[in-house]
Amino acid sequence: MARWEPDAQGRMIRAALELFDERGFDQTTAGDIAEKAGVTERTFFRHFADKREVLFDGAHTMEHTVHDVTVAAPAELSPLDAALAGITAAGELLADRHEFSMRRSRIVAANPSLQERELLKLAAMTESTTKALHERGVTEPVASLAAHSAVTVFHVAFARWVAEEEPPAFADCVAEAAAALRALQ
Amino acid sequence: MARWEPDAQGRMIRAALELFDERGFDQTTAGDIAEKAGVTERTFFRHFADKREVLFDGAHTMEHTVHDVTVAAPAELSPLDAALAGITAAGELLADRHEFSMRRSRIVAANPSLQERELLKLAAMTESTTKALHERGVTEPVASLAAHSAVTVFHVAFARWVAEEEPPAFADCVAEAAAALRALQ
DNA sequence: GCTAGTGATGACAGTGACTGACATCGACAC
DNA sequence: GTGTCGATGTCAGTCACTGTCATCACTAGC
Repeated sequence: MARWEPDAQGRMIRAALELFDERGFDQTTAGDIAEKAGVTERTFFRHFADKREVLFDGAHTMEHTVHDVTVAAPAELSPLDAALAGITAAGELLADRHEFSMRRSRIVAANPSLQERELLKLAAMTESTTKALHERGVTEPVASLAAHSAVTVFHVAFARWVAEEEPPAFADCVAEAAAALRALQ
Repeated sequence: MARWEPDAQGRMIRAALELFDERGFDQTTAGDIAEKAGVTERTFFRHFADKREVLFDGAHTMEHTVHDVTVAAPAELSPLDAALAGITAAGELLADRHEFSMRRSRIVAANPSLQERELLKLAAMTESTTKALHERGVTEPVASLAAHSAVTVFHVAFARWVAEEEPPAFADCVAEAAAALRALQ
């Protein structure tokens, strides 16, 4: 699979994280990352569609998880509860990467173009949640609204989870945000 | 104010819309737009921070409107209702530009990087709504959740409004989406 | 052990988005 | 008329990203 050294992709991700942390995203070129990872710039762009994407490696897995867990949630759950089950499961994929998530969040928070990409990933989660709800037989506009609401809860819960030095259980952050959402009138 | 021909910015916006419509966003260079508008590429980038921004000219005004109307909403309104008043007012800024909004939406829908930018503008609306709710004395996490929910309603309502050849009243689209949101359990 | 096939990588040239620096123009104040 | 100022033009440069083709390491089949 790999050519000389194994795990080129992992090396590039780690190199990028360090460089972005040190100098910032804009002050780091794709060539810098590649060099630090021991590959060429061209190889970097074979692994990542663009420079930002190197920070969003797990997004695809999370989308799948959200979808599958939402579809498989107990039939008696409301659309919103099914979707919340999905986003909770997705969040727990990060459980053992709290340190990494904090660093990553700090980098993203410092750069608008990275925030943009993060929003796109959240939108993709919304999409896949909506699709899952459709598969549960939920119709529009309830499916979209429940999906948006669940991802909103994810967004708020994640921000809380990542802000604490000692990570609380992700599910607790979700429960808290979800309760506040339901209390809205 | 303007140099030779007046309204350089307006000319660039119109030129961009036409070119994006004809050939697509990726097949149009900043130089193409500038040339069609009778200016240089450098001037284009003095007016717009990047190529995408030419499609998001009114966003700043909408942010301000959301904020101001939310702050000024009757004190007895719930956080969510105050926020909904804000996003309704923002949506009505588009009332007389339905044709333009439809074209623009079609262009955005065809290009992921434009969708990304649109999400950033929606996030900015969420921010300014949250800020407005804070000024109303609403605390976290209710402020964020109400703001997110209101912008979700905006998102869904706008999609509906822009999809119809004969534009319904924007406020009606909002009311419909808001009712569905509240019905969620 | 040799060889052909395959997938990842390197090398290199090219396009286009964006930026900085400086010259220039046009309107307006005086 | 002259000076000031903001908007524009000009030009060179960096960097993100892409297409193309050669090359390398590993594997399967012999």
